[in-house]
Formats: sequence, C-alpha cells, structure tokens
Amino acid sequence: MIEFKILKKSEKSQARLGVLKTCHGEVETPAFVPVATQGVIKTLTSEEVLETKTKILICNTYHLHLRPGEKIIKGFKGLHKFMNWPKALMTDSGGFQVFSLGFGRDLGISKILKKNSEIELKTQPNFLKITNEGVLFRSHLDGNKVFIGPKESIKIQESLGADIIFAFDECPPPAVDFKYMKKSLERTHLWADICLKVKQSDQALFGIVQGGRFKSLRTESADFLSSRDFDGFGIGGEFGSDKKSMIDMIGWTLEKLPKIKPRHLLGIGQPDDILKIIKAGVDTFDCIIPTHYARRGIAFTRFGSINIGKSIYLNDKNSLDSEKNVVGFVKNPLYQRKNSGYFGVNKKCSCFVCQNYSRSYLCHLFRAGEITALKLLTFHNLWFFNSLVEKIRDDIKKEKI
RNA sequence: GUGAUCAUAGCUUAAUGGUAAAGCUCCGCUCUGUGGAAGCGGCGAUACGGGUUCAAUUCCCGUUGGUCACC
Repeated sequence: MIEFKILKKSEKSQARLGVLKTCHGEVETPAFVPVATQGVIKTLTSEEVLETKTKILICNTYHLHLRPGEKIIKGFKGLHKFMNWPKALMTDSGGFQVFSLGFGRDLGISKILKKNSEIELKTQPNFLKITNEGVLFRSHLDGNKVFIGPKESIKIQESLGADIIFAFDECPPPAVDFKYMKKSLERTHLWADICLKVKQSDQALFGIVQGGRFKSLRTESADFLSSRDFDGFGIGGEFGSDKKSMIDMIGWTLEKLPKIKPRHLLGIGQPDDILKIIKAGVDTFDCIIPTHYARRGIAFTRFGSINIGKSIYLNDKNSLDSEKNVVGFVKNPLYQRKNSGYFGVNKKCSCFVCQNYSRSYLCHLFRAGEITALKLLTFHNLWFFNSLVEKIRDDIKKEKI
C-alpha cells in the first residue's frame, strides 16, 4: 500500500515535488534510492544508512532468491525486520539480471552503449535461456539452473515483503534491432499482465517500460502499461549512446505515463544526470554510483569527483568536499567552478566524514586496503547524493527549476 | 681465509651471442536496476671495470655485494 501525492508541479520543467507514503515512512520526492542488492548497503549498517538521510532502499530479487533464499527472509516477516531497516523498501524484479548476467557478461557491455562500439548480437546469451514462460538462469554462484518468470518473481517479492515491487521484465542488450526489441517488448507486456494477475499482497506493484531506443516502442510500452492497474512505473532498458539521447528517451516515456502516479528510473544517476532526469519528470531513481564508486576510492564533491587513492591526497589536510585538487569530471561543465559547485550547492558538506577526517587520512586508509576507507567514502557519497537531491527539491519548491 | 654460487624494472622472476618479457607496486583511464570485481594504457632494468666478437645482458678475467659450505 502506497499513496503518492504531488505537492507541486514546476512551471519551468516537468519536475514535480511529491511525497510517497508507505507503511514504512514517507519519502519526499524526487528521491534518490540507494542500491542494497543483497539486503545491505555494502560496508554500512542499516543504522548508519539512516544517518545518510536515506529514506528508501532497493534490494534485488534474483540475488536474495539465490542467497539466502526468500524462505529465510519470510521467517523474519520480510526484509525490513531481517535487515533491521525501518524505512521504505523496493525490490527489483530480477529482470535486469537477464541482461547483466547474460548479454552483459557475454559481451562486456553496459546499458549505455559507447559510441563507435560494434557488437555482434546473438539471439540468446550463453548463460541463460529466455522464453515466454520466463528465464532459465545459471546461478552465478554455483552454476545451478534457476528458473524465474513473472509468477516466480512476484511470489519471491511477496515473501521479501518490500513496500514497492517491480514487474518482471526483459531488458534486452543495447543496439538490438527493432524486430527483436518488438518481440521482447511483447514478452515484457505479457509478463506485466501476469504479474498483476498473480499478485496477492497489498504491496505496490510498478510496471516497467521498455522499448529501447525506439520511440514508437517506448510510446507503445508506456501506453500499454498506463492502461493497466499499476501503482507506479519503472523505466528500464537501454538509453542510447549518450546523455542527450537518454534524456530524450526518458521524455518520450514520461509524456505517456499517467501524471498522478510515481515514476522510477531504474539504474540511472551519475551526478550530472540527476538534475536532468528530475527535470524530465522522474520521481525516484536508483543507482549504484555512490556506493560502488566509493569502494573504488572515488568520492563526489561539489566541485567534481576525486580518487582518494591518488598520492597527491596523502598530503592533503582538507576534507573530501574541498575545491582543491579536484581532477575528475572536468569534462562536465556542471562541475566547473563558475557554477560555484554542483547546481548552486554552495554549502560545504556537513557529513561526519567531512567534519572529522582529512583527505590525507582517508587516502592512507584506502591505500592501506583498510575497509574503513570504503565505509567512510560510502557514507560521504550517500550523504552527498541525498543532499544534492534535497537541494533540487528545495529549488523546485522555490520555482528555480 | 678457502671454495661454490648468484647479481636483469621499486619488488619477485623470465629470456637470448643479434629489438630484454611478465606478475605485483607505482602513474593515468573505463565503469549507471552492484563482485571490495574486471579491463585498457603508461613509467621503469641487464651491479661496476676490462677482454673476446661484426655484435656481449649472455662467453672470459677482475672488482664490489649477497647466499651457502668448509677451516
């Protein structure tokens, strides 16, 4: 059971200010949704995640089904109790793993295709078999065969007990031709109806729009799903070869979706994407960037990203969020100084990492392979992303965006 | 002291009488519904002094240093 209220609609863009009410608290939208694939934000406890201003997390059906299995979690009456997370939760359906553990692994590609890359597409990836019934996986853990279709996915997600669950979709690799994409889309729509039909819980169910880079298919998909009784919508799949085409594709889709229902963008959220996708009308979005990059030593600041492992930071007594020695993301004009930091964020980061620890110390910890480095960077990055979105909400309220 | 043996990149090891190779480290880069993963690129070496040879890191002699054995 969720309730979504739109508090304000921007005059300047498609951005909306809203509140998503769940049985586990309210989420002010637009909101960032950190990714807790295995029921944890890697390196942090649930208590620590609460301190990052996070109000909602997304976990993964496929991963939790394989380990520890939904029966264990159901024994705790769901994920909230199991992971001691009192706030809202989403679970991703597992459909994306058709891509990321199949085509993605076969071809070594991501869903935003780089320009000039040529990929030879196969009809079926090596590690799984897709039929109208569902997907036969090979577990990435032990190679065992696992079958998940729409019925299975919903059943697992009901056991997991998140507030918001997603329909099982097929996420085809980038650059597939129109014919395959159309066929795949029909399958995703078939599965969407099955998900609606088999769901017995009162969890909110979001349908997922696919259609790849084809406008007619994106539109068709949005129209189809809009005609069904979903509580909200996810936008998935490939997003073209550059940032502009990504925003265009999101635009085609959102235009067709019912305005009163929440829209979640799946898996997108580089810092320089955030303002754009919110202006396009996205209410929530998840992304691994702040947490995954933290574990590679990358910290986000108002002025750009830094790689804390670099030797120049060994002698840097500033906090992470300092203007000095920022070398990453210079290609992105939004990071340049004349804008006084990200989208007008002019206050120094107030997270406890920035208040208490120097870049020098963090650099030492990271180079020494100490796990505390990963933990502190993860905390900072989540705080940074949440603060950024908080600032954007404020700007919508003040009619700046 | 005598004998043996070794000396190649910051580290650990290849190879060859004819362009000195790799792993780790180090320096860059990639990463969007998550492997603390992976990949790409870069810097960087024949201990020192002679000799033989068209050509020596390689063969010979010496020096220095390390290791082992013996007195």
